[in-house]
Amino acid sequence: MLTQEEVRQKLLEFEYTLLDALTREVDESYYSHLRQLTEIVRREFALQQEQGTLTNATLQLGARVSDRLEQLGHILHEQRTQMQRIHSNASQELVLILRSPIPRSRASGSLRDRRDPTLNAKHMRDWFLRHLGHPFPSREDKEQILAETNACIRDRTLRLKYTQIVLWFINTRRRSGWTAFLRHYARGDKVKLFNLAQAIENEEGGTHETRQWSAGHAITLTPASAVQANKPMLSDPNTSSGLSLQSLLPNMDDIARRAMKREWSNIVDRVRIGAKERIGDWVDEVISAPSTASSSSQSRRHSTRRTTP
DNA sequence: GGGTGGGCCAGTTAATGAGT
DNA sequence: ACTCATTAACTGGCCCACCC
Repeated sequence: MLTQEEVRQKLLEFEYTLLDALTREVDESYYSHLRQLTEIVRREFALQQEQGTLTNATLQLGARVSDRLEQLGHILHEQRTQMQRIHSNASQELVLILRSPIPRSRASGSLRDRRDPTLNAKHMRDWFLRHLGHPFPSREDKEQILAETNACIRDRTLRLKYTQIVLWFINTRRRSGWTAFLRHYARGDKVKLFNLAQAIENEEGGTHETRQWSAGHAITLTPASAVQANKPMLSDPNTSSGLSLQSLLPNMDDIARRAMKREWSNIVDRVRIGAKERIGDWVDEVISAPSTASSSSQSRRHSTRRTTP
């Protein structure tokens, strides 16, 4: 009996196959072949569904995979592309995916095995920069990023897993200085940080392309759900567009505001080029305690952990 | 109210590559 | 050969939502 996570993993695997097919010139025989594979998936899925173990999220994922196939069908019927020889072993692969147990002993592999040299962070970086005011992708966002990233990776063995996306965002928030910025300038208040990001975006002007980042979209949550979900109730896009740093931080002088914008710009650079955790730490160390030498890891070790508000 | 699972975090480990 | 910076991934803890 597969676990919920394994079912999701297998569905995502099949989605990659479909996404891969969508990027190619696919003939109708291959499409019918994929339909057969879909039937296999559907049977497996129904089996799980009978057990009543599938969550809504998994059911939605199943529906999305089904949509992908529909999409593929539309393209084929519209284009009527010429027959193309596809030497795919997708059938065997899918049966393998569906039947073979997922390796559990991650600890048994060396770190060399765990590290993926071809880790393609382009889509993750792009998403992060486009939602810099609140870089917390939902499960669906992460799966979307995962699908887009893996669609670019031909070798199935090198494809990313969901947990790698989760870890990348956690590490990047911390290493880019985003978390430190949140603590320092917004006192841990994610709503305030989002508003600050929007204010900076307003003052910077330009487009996402020229600015290379965006505060992101305003997510409207009800106060209750916002509190329950531990997510900020972000401001209305119509009202937040008029926010200014002056109004948000009336007690901050121009020099401090410029320093803050510089730090924000540094975060953008670190995400864009690659987070450099220790560079930020060095700067902090030089600024805060130029006479005392302490390792960055020590400073992290002694930094305050998340505390109950 | 207690148990459970998911998401996030800080702290940490360890492989790797670049520099000396 | 050694040191050091980088970074993927692990560990343990906290918080919250959900279920019974």
